[in-house]
Parts: sequence; structure tokens; C-alpha cells
Amino acid sequence: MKLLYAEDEPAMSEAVVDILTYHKYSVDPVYDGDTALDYALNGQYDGIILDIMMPGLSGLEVLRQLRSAGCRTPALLLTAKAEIEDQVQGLDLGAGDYLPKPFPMELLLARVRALLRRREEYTPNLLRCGNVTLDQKSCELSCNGQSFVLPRLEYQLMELLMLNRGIYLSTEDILCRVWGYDTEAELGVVWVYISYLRKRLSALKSGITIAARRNVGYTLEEIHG
Amino acid sequence: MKLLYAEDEPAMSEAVVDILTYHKYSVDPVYDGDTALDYALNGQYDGIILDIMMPGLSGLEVLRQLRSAGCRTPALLLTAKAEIEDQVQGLDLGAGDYLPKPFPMELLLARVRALLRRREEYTPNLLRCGNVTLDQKSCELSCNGQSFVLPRLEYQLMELLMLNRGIYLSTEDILCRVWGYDTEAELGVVWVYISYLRKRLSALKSGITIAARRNVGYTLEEIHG
DNA sequence: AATTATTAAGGTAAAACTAAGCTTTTGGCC
DNA sequence: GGCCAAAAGCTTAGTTTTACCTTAATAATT
Repeated sequence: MKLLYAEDEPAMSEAVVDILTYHKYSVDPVYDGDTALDYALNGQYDGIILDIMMPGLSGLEVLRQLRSAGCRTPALLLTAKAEIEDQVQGLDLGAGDYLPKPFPMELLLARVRALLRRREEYTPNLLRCGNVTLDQKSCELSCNGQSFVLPRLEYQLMELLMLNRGIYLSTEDILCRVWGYDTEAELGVVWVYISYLRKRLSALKSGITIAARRNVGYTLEEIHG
Repeated sequence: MKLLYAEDEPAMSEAVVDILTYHKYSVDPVYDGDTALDYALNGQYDGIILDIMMPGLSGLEVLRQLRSAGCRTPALLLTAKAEIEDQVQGLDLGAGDYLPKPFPMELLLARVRALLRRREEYTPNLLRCGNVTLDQKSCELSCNGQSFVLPRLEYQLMELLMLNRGIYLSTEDILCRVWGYDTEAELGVVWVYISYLRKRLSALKSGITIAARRNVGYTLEEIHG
């Protein structure tokens, strides 16, 4: 589970990151509102924790802009001053929850769990392309009633392609975004995994393929005709 | 995609240039503010990355002067000190984004993509000459409903010609600007590619040709009469 | 032990380049 | 002006290189 955590006070941030990391969450800490907004819009998070009082955009403002951009990721607001007005405003903006500082860590963890549970109930986490679906929770690639549970890298590659339909992603881009920019792996592994996915898509008799353009990259494409 | 990157610290610069080049960006590295301003004003860039702390003009100052000169190229600011005041100032000056050092390379790449995506929304990326169009994203050369996807070198040559309509470009110039100033290739290869493009333009029954002037160079020309 | 990840090797088609012979232009010379 | 030769430009066919694809073998995890 990937969380975004915006908090300007370093000591506070470090403590919370430690506790969340210890509990197996993957946390991206940011230290101001503008960065938080940027990360939230460009990254794929399961939940967002926002301090309200921050340099730049306030947590409330970040949330407002996120929602108006169509982002539905559940959010939890933190604040030093437990003012009613802020609370109301935050909840109106679609914050799932609201936590006044200071708070015991147990409470934070409980809230985070609740936040993520709520997400799981409502969001099916299904990516779709043509007649193929990819379940982001179970990593199942399905089509025509059949399905595979994809291994980690195959899944991540498929997800990347599905999230970028119509955009050609270069081999280097893919390597960097799936394997990490500092990976030791060579370009060839991307070709190998593209090949694996193609095999699966054809085994499912899916209506989509991975199209390649020399010197450009790969993208998902529906077969028509 | 062409980027200008101003950074005074050599190790940092080299690392970033490497990673950007690897991802198919064409990067011009400069090492101080004055040079950055000069390049930005005289070159054609799709994006500008500026370190704030630099000898000579600071990144902020470069940006200020650029904007006041009417340059709208999207910019990304980098800085060691994540100071609020700088950030606000930078964003007010029309920097599209702001990235505090140190940062993970993935983040830089994500920012650059976002920066250029924003630009692409506004610019249609279509070059036109007569009844022929060249799509700078998909490399499609189109006319009368028909089209070719051009290979890399043919595309770059066509782009160069389209960007310099009415100007005669010498064979040496073309070799240097398409193949690179340090290429091993001989002049003849330019003639070969001119020939390829002429063949395509005529296959499309286009209304333009590549005109040659002995001892001068080549340019695109509309056929009339 | 089984699944997943990576490397290595061999193949293919497209793209890039070379070389050779051709055509056109230019300018000197009668 | 007309002729010729040299230079410049043009085109094609064939070769080399690159990028991509696939499979199989090996290594690492679980």
C-alpha cells in the first residue's frame, strides 16, 4: 500500500514515516503543499495524509485542487488546531477523515487502516482496455472468462501500458519505470517481458496487442478488422 | 525533445545529462546563468531546467529575464535549499515546477515528462508546408489522406527542412545538424536521404518538392503552375 | 521444489550506409 | 552558339548494422 504523506515539520514527519514503514506501508514523504499536489497528481497512491498547516499550498487547498482534478484517492487530514471550521471544510472536500494533533500513533494507524479499507470497498481497482481487464488488487489479467495471475514484473509492465494507452513508451522509459532508474538490468529484459505479455494476451484470445514502433516504443492497441 | 540544462556543479550536470540523454531527450548543458540566458533566448527549446544557485545570474534571474523577453518555454527550477521564498518567487515567475535537491532521478524524469506534456497540450505539434503536414510526435508525413511513418533520419531531415522553409541549407549543414557534427558518415548520405524524401513526397502527390541549388543547398518549395 | 527473474544466444526485418553508375549543370574553349 | 569535360547532384541496388523478438538455459526467490 502506497501512501503520500505531506508534513512540513521534520521531526514529526520522520516519526510518522518510521511507524508507517514499520507497518509495511510504502510512504513518500513530502514537505510542502505544492510538492504534495504534484506527487498526488502524478503518482499512484492508495491514500494521502495531509497536514493542513504547510508552507505553500495548505493541506485543504491541496485537497481541493486534487478533487477538482478528478482525483478520488482517500485522504486523511492532520492539524494542530482542531478547529471546527477546518474540519467541516475538509470533510466537505472529500477527506475521508480528520485527525487533530497531537495524537497517539495507534490512532493514526487505525485511521489509515480504515481509510484504506474504505477505498477497497468502493473502488474495484480494475483497469480496462478493449475486452481485457487487469485487477490492480489481485494482479489478474482477464478476458473471455479466462485469466492469469501475473507475476510482479509482468503485472507492473501491464499496468504501465494500461495507464498510458495511446502513448508510446520507449524501452528505456519502461525499464526505468518498472525496474527503477538505477537498475542493473539491461534493455533486453523489457523485450522479454513484452514477449511474455504478448503470449498471454494471445492465449486469452484478447482483442488487444502490444504494438511496437521501431525507435519509438510500445503501446496497447485494439485489434480491429 | 530539446532541453536546456543549466547547472554549475559538473558531477551533477553529467549525471543528469546522462539520464536525460538515455531517455531520448536532446540536452544542451550550460554551466552558468549568463550562458543559460543566451542559449534560451537564441535556441529553440521545448523545456528549460535551471539550477537556482549558479555563478553569474541565478536561475531565478535567468527566468525573470526570459519571461520579460516574452519567452514562454516551460521551465523547471532546481535548488539545494528548499526555501519557501525562492519557491514562491519561482512559481510566480512562471516556472512550471520546482524541485528541491537532492531528488530521485525518477522524480526528475516524471517532472520533465509533466513539463513537456503541459506544453504538448497547447501546441499541436504539426509542421505544415503547402498541403503536406509532418506530425512531430508520431513522425507521420501526410498529404491527401495518405501518410507514411518516417524512419528516424528521414524524419529529422524533413523536420529540419520544414523548420527552415525558404532557407537554403547546405549539404554540410544538413549532415552536421541531422547526423551530428562529429559523424563519420560522408556527404553522399545526405543526397541519398534527400532522394528518399523526394520519392515519398511524390508518392503522396504532394504539392511541394525539395529544390536544390548547385553549390548552395536545399529547401522546400511549393509547386505552382 | 516450484515459481519468477535474468542472461544469453540466435533469428528477423527495418533502417542506415556504401558504392557505383547515372544525369544535370557549369564553365572553358573553339 | 555549340561542344566537351569536370563537378555536383541524383538514384538504385546491395551490404551492414541496429533494434527488436523469441526461446531456452541459468540464477535467484519463495
